Amino acid sequence: MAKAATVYDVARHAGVSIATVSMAFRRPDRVKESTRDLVFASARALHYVPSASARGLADGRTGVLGLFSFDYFLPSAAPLEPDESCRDFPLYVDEIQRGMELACWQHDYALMIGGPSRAGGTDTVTDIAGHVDGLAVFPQTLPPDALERIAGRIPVVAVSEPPQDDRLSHITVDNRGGMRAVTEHLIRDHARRDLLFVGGLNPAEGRARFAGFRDALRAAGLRVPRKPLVPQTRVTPSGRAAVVLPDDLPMPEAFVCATDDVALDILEILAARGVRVPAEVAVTGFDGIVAGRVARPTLTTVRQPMVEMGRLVVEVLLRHIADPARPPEFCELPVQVVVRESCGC
Amino acid sequence: MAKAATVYDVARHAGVSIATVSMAFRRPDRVKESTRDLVFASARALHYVPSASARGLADGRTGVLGLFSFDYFLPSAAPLEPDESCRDFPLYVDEIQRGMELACWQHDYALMIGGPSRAGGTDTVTDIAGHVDGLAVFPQTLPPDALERIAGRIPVVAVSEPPQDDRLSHITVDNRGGMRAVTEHLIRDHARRDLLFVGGLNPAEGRARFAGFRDALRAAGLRVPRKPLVPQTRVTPSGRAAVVLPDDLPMPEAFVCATDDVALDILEILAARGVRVPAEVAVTGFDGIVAGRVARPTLTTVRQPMVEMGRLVVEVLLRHIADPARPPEFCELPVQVVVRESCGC
DNA sequence: ACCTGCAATCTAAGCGCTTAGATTCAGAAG
DNA sequence: CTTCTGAATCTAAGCGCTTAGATTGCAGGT
Repeated sequence: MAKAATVYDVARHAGVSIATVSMAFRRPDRVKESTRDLVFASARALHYVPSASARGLADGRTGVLGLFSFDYFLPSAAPLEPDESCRDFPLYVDEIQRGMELACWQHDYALMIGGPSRAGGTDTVTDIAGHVDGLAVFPQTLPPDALERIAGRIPVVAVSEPPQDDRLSHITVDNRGGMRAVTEHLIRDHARRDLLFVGGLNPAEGRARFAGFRDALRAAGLRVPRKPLVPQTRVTPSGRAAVVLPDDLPMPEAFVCATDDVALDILEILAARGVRVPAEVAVTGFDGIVAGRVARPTLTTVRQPMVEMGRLVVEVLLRHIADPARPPEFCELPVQVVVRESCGC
Repeated sequence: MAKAATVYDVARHAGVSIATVSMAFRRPDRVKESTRDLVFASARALHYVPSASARGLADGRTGVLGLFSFDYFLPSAAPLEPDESCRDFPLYVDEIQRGMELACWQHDYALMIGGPSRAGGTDTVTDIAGHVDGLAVFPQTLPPDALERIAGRIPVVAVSEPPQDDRLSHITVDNRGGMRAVTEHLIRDHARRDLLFVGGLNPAEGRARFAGFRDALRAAGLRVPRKPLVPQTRVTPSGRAAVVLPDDLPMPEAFVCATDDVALDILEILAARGVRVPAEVAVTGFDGIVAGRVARPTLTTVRQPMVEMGRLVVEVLLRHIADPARPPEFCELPVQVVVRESCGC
């Protein structure tokens, strides 16, 4: 690998100044055609690849958007591989990421993704932030002051519920309405009355979903619980935190779960205990991750428009890059109940 | 968004030189503890986020690896969303990407992904190449001279079969052996004798798989076809190219497909024609993509260790970054037959 | 009191680009 | 002829870091 060619090399080879080389690439219209061809030919001959670092430094933008993804696995996790169940791979974040990819390409941006370094080295978020023109984050996992700091330099949008921190833009979905809708489906179309909500109230998504659950019960004139069942967790061999259910838990008519992840864990537990779903008990989730389509029975859930969310994240970022003075935005997208097998349909 | 703070600002605020600021971050051990704390405090106070461009320029590395992903969709494609079948999202590339992500994080690198710009603007690969210390590509989609050029500046590994272009490292799988194995399963365990191989010979993967198919037939003493059935394609509304089968195609006992994608298309066609799988005809794929687990019947296939491949890609890149003189590597990973419903099991 | 050695810090020279503004030059206008 | 104009190109000043090598100051040795 010979020393990489620079503008200087190309300029010398083409017999022009470095300014002309740069111009030939960035504003081809400002350079006479014959000169331009000459420059391109030299560039090709020298295997010239412009340094994005130099460019970024010189003109203050990088043409890259960032996504700080979180890590669902414990550092010690086994090298996951043959995962028939899709519990490990295309997760919520991955689908959002997909949306961001599509939108980035459309706008001629690249996407940079980082996650908490396993090596435990330096401050990864800041590192990424230094590389990009705008950053998307899933905030639960980040010290708020880091976000604060970064938001002072580039636009940041958080994919999460309520904007406690108002310097950031937020993208979220109608958690409350969605949960109310599935719950009503269970009550109305499957005549379930003894419903158990499973899942924590944290992060804020959980609280909103529980509220939706209660809305539905209240509207149906059923007894409205004060609290959800917040399950214990254990760590699976693949490093995921999986829900466990008390052995003596009285069976409800339906488990209404705060997330698909919880629902799928419960499906597994029930299968292990020989409880038939949906015959004996219904189960519903929230999110619409791929694993819900692979599970048996397939999981009835509330689908977030994840690709769309990713796309929106990018658009919001680009707007703020174009006009840094723009106030933070807050978007709530609609969700959709997806009826599959686990509810009894 | 106030003007972003730089080393100079931090240095002034802390009453030290910029060298000390830089040192405090990069080689904390070389700076007295009290000074370091002072610097960190100032950095925090000023919302300092170091510019990765400046850093990259100064020390010639960026701490980022790149993946040039291809775009499976036509530019005009509808904004894909509610995709119950997983035919659009977690694709082959996405799983490899996942492996790269994990490995990158483990090594304190970030991952940058780019794809052909929809805007049709500048040369995206080169753009990405300029940003990263090493690049992974799926070559079919790239002009070889672009690769050549980039490989002259940074290490490049191609996720693909045979190294015609020996300046690049290659990662691939045992395409021939894997295809032979499923084919033998069909012959041995399901007594199928009239097998039809569907899929093109291009890229090289296809050729190797067809060869494996023929190996199996030959070994079983069956008639060995000279050519595969190379199907026509049509474009789905979501922008994918889908296989079509001639109306008058005589039904074989099994469709042995070069890829899961082809197999899933065929599954769909057969369902539409009322042909029962696997009762009337068996179908197998190759790759092990998620959609194969979601399809009904579930698809018997040959699984590539995609996450592992992604991981390996990263490791090869890092080796070449550490020692640019290292000759290109060529790795072939084993595959695994995954028996599901579509073969008759 | 002076020198040595070492740790802590600083000075200054890039890294490879972009771009404002200066320069050059050919042709048009006077 | 001279002057003016605008296109094409060039000169040079950064952009915000890293780092080799110079400088400083202080503890210890003589």
